[in-house]
Amino acid sequence: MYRTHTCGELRITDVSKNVTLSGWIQKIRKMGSLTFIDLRDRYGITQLVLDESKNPELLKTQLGREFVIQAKGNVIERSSKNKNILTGEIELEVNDLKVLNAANTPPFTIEDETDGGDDLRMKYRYLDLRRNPIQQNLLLRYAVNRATRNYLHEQGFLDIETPFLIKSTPEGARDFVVPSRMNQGEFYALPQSPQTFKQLLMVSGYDRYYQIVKCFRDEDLRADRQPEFTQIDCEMTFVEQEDILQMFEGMVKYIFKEVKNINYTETVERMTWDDAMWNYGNDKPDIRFEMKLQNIKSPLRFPQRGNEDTSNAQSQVGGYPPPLGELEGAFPVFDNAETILAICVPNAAEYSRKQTDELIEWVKRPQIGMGGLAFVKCAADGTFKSSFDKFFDAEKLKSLANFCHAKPNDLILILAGTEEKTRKATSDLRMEMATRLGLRKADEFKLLWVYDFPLFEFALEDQDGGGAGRWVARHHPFTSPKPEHIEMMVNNNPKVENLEKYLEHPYANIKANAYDLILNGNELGGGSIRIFQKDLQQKMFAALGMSEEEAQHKFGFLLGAFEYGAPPHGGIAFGFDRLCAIIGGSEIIRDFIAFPKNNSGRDVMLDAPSSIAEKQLKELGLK
RNA sequence: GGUGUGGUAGUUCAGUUGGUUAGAAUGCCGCCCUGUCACGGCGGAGGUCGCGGGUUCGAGUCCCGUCCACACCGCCA
Repeated sequence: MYRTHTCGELRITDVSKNVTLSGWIQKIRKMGSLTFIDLRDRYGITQLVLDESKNPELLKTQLGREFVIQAKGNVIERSSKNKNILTGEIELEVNDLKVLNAANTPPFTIEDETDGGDDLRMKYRYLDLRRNPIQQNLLLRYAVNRATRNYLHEQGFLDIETPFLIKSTPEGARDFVVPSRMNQGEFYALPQSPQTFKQLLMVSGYDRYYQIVKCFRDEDLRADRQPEFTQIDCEMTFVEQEDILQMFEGMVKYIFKEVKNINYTETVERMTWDDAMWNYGNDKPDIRFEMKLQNIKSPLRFPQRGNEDTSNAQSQVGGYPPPLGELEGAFPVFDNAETILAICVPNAAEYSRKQTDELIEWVKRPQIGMGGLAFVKCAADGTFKSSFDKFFDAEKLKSLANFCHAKPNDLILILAGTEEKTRKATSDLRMEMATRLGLRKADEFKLLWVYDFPLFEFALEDQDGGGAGRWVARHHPFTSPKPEHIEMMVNNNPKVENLEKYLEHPYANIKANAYDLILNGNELGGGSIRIFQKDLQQKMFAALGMSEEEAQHKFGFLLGAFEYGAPPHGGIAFGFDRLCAIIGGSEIIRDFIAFPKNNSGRDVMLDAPSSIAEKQLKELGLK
C-alpha cells in the first residue's frame, strides 16, 4: 500500500497513529542531525521529520526537490507548531523512507508564487499544474462543470454529442480543416460551434439539448481567446426570448450558489443594445458603477431608445448630429470632431496636474490612440477649471457641466474624434477610471442582459481600402430578425461602397432577437431565437449576398430539415473557459485550462503544430 | 497583417553617456547547525547578453534585419 492517508488530512487527533504517506518533496530543511521535509500532494502538505539520533540510516538516502517518496512512521505532536497550514500541529516521525522516483531539479519553484515566467511554465506545464493556484483553478472548473450539468439535467436538458469532423462553411470565423485520406483532395472542418446540429436536434423533437463541448476557431488569440475552447451549448424548442433569458439567468445564479455560495437574488438587469452603446460605448458594459457616457455630440441615431435616464437624450432624437448648441464655434477641436463624449468621474476634481497629465498619456497610448484628453474640474464651490479655459468662459463651462450632469467635485473627462474610435476610447477610459477608483470590486457580481442586437454588422472589405464593405451577420445567419424589421431586408446586395454612408443603409436599423449575458463587463454568453421557416432562412442568406445555389450547397441540409416540420426554437452558448476565469477572478483563461496554447496557437510542451512525415502527406494526397 | 513592451546566470531581474574582469536575489553544489517551516552561517560553481549583420579603436548598450514571448488593434458567423 502506497499510502494510508493523504498529505492534507492528518490532525492532532491522529497523534500516535502509524501511517504511510506518499507524495512529492516540496522542500528539505536540514538542521544538523534533524531534517524536515515538506511532503506535498494535491490535498496539502505534511511535515516529515528525520531524526539521525533515532534512525541514522534515513539520512543516507539521496533526496531532492520533487522526488516522489513514501514515508512510514508515527504521527507526533509538534514541539513548535505552524498555524499557517491545516496539518501544522502534527508531523510524521519517519522510520522508513523509500524513494519511489528521483527527480531533476525543476526549472522553476513549485510554489504559489512561482519564479517561473509564462513561457517556461507552459513548456513544463506538468510541473506548473502541481502548483496550488492552478490546481484550485482546475477544481473550480470542475465545480462549474458539475453545477452546470446538475442544473440543466434538473431542467430536463439532454446531453447529446455532435460530430467534430464536419463541413467547412467559411461564414464567420476561419475553420480548422482536416484532410480526408479516403476522399483525397477533400477536407473536413472542425466545428466553430455545434450550431446547425443543435437546431437539427430541435427539428427532430429533442426539445431541450445541451453540451459542454469543444469548439475550434482559427483566428488570432488573446488572453481570453484560445483556438480550441469550451462552450456550454444549449438549445430549446417552443420558446420565446423571455423563456431563454429566465432559464439561463437561473443557470448562472445556480452556478454562483453552488460554486461560490453566492445568493444572487436580485433581478438581472436588462438593456437594449442601443442603450448599451449610447450610455456605455460598449455592448458589454460593467454596470457595477455608473459613470455613463455623456453624448455631447454624435452621429448615432437611436430612434427607439427607451431609456429616460439621461435627460440629455433629446439631443440625439432627430438631431443629426445632436447640437452642441451655444457651445459651438468656441473650440476648434470640438467643432471639428464627429463625436464628443464625456464621463464624470466622481470626487476626482482635486486631481493634480501630474494626475491629469498621466491620464492624457494613457489615452495617447497606441492601444487607445486618442490625440488628447480634455477635462473640466468641477470644484465644490461651483467654480470650474478646464484644460481649454482659453476657449470656454465660465458660462460655457457651466452649461457643459450641466449637460453632462456633473456634480460638485466631479472631474469631467472629454474625448473627441471619429465616432467609433471615440466611443470605444471613452468606454475604455470609463473602465480605467473605475479601476483606479476601486469601483470594480472583485467580490461584487452584477449580471446584465443586453438584447435587441443589430442583425447585421458592417465589415470593411479591405483593411486599407477606401471604405468599401459589406453587411455580414452579426451573430450568425440563423438568427431571426425582429418580425417588424423583416420588411427592411429588401436589399439583396449587401455591398456598401462608402463607409461614410453605411449608417444610412436600411440594414443598419434591423434588429435581431439576439441577446448576450454580461457579467461585470465580460460577455459570458450569447444566443438568439432562430429562424425556423425555410423562406425566411432563404431570405436571410440572400440578404447576406449568398446566391440560391450557394445557400443550397452550404446549408441545403438545414433548409431541407425546415421543410419537414421545424418547430420554433432558440438557444444560447456560454464561453465555459471564460466563465470559469471570471468566477475565479481572472481574465486569463489559460490559467483555467489544463493544457492551453500560447499566443501564436502553439502548444510549447508538445511543440505542436509540427510538420508531418512525407508518407503521411502522400497518404492524404497533399503531395 | 499592424502597433507596443520585453529577450542578460537554472530562474526572476539590474546594468549609467558606447569604455577595465557583466552584477543582485533566488535556485543549485559543499561544509556547519536538534525545532525549522521564506530557517540560519560560511564557501563554491554557474553567462553564445535571443540570432544575423552593420557603425566604432571599442557594442549587453547605437543602427538594420530576423526569431520568440506577452498585451492590444484588425480578426473572432
